[in-house]
Amino acid sequence: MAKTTLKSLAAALNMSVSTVSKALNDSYEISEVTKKRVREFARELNYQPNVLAQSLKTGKTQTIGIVLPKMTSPFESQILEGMQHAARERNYRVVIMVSMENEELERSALRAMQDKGVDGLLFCPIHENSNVALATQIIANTPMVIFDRTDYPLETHKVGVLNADGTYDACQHLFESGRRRIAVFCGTKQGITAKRLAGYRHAHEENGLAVRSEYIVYCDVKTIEGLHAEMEQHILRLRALPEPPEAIVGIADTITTHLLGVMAKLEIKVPEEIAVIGFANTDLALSLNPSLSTIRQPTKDIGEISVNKLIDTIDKNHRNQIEWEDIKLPTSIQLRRSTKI
Amino acid sequence: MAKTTLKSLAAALNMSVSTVSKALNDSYEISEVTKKRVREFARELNYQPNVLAQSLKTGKTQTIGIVLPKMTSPFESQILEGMQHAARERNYRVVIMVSMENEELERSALRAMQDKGVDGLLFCPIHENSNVALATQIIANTPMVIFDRTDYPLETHKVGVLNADGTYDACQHLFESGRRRIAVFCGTKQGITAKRLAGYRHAHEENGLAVRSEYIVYCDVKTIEGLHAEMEQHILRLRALPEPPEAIVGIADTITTHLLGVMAKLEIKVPEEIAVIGFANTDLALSLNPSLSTIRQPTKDIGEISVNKLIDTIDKNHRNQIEWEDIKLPTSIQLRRSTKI
DNA sequence: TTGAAAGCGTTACCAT
DNA sequence: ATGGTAACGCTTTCAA
Repeated sequence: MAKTTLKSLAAALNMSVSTVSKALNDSYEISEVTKKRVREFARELNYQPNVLAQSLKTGKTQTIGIVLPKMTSPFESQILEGMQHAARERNYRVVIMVSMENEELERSALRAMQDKGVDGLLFCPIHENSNVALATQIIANTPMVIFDRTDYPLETHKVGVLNADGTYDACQHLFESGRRRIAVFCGTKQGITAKRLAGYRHAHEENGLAVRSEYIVYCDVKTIEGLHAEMEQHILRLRALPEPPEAIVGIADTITTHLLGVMAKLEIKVPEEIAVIGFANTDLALSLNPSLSTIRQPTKDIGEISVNKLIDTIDKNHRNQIEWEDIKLPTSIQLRRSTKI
Repeated sequence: MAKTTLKSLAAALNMSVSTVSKALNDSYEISEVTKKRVREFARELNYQPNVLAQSLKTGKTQTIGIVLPKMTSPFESQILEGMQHAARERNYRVVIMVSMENEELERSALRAMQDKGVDGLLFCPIHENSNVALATQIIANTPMVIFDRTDYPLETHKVGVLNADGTYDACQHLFESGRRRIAVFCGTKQGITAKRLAGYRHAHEENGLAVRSEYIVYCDVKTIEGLHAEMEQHILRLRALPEPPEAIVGIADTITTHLLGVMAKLEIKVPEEIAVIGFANTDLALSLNPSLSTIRQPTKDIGEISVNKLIDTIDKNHRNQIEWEDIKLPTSIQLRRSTKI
């Protein structure tokens, strides 16, 4: 059987296409009886409006595009689930594209989204300077919300977390547990890293402690093997210092979780010899050995709020001047064995 | 400035719309000079074809829908990355919807995909009986490939792994390491679970060992807390047996990885007291303590092959009788500390 | 080699 | 209250 369209419905019902269309859209111009007849017949034939045609006509696609650097860690999965949930709730669907932390791929993803005619874009840039020109061009026509990596030079809604607070709280906890010498392991030098480091500094200041530059470590997160090797070296170096650190703060999920593995390999006792805490949203925190103290980000909220802010902007038609919000959600700290006294 | 369309291009170039369209599509009917002129002008104005209109016309969307139960573990992320990569390669984009292991949500996701007019569907059903009728109806018009949970009553391409072999290899390794009493921890009773158990049985048979029903354990994976509690109980029960197991095989990612945490909590030494191995694609295998021996699935291949089989089917227009393949990729075993002798 | 026109399935304006 | 018609942006016959 052929596909059920407005046309075929109209023919079968012996009405005009426009009447059927209006009836299905519950227009005030159509009588209740007609509406009922049409609706019943339509569902009988299992009529499904062609969304493509609708979109072509209305210029709306009911689709939100998501462009993000990766989706390999629970952090991203959780955000994406939050987004899908919220989008579904408001009758939008989502299209996801991963930039793989690659500026070229990011550009092509943004372009694709643009071409495809999404109604709005949720964008987590790979860093604060990547594809700014393109994004600026896109936002002229398409609402965008920046999430997670919010230090991006675009005037629009942004949804992230209080990064500095996360690290501050972690350090504060370590200080309270009597540890004073805290190293910090960072990934790529990005805006977010800087923010989190600021919290580290702030906590030190408040406690009248100097920040030692030799305690601030940068690692390349490209491959797991490389990361392990680098972290191992750094740890050995730190341990050889006259005043070795008593704790390490991990500044990103991958770093924090893998830190434990390296410590295990080096047979350094956590938390007895060195305590470990850091940003991490992994479900495995409880299952690691020792169980991992973490700074947890409200991923689900990040996702949901991003979506809602975006759809709000879309609905406001993107013209009326909007007060752009730079939303910073609080992180929470989960204490487990890896920082026990 | 208004949007650049074929029409506006044509007007500016003083040609007809069809000429411009053909030129851009590199039609043999158009002279090289014209083509060149059109192409150059188009890129100058940054012309982007309206994919919606194209799709409406051609009935193709260049979009693949993916419906899967969850995307919280690395296993799924890796598959999805493989799919995106392969799709991109063949000029398709992907739309992802998560069924959250919920039959109702799965139905609505499938419906949404159907309405949205995807060219094909990659489907990982939540279990072997879920939404079979709907899927059967959809596949009448839309090519589908079943991945991962391939024990699904639909005649089409399927891409999964040699589940039995994975467990078989793991048991074999344990036997070779001198361990004879092996427990197995399963999640939901599904087709896949059964397959993997078959490998467990097979290995026992081959080694002339009886399978003890008290060694086969089922856990509910709904929540992490619940899982931990259940696993803890089972482990305590097993340890109290006159002949407690010397090893445990985990039959799914979540189970295997969290097993380590429970063992740690119970202060059972792995691998000295009990060895642990199981299906798991986590990147953290190396970072767990002890590092985890795993049965790894070729997730990237699953993703890529699924996409390619699907697009092949789409291209063949779905009519010409196709030999459906039931592809089973081999798993690989990674030995680490958790099964050391 | 080029162009006119129909049509994909909708919606929305304007008549009736 | 209902229907005719144009239009969204494109592809594709068919004619010139």
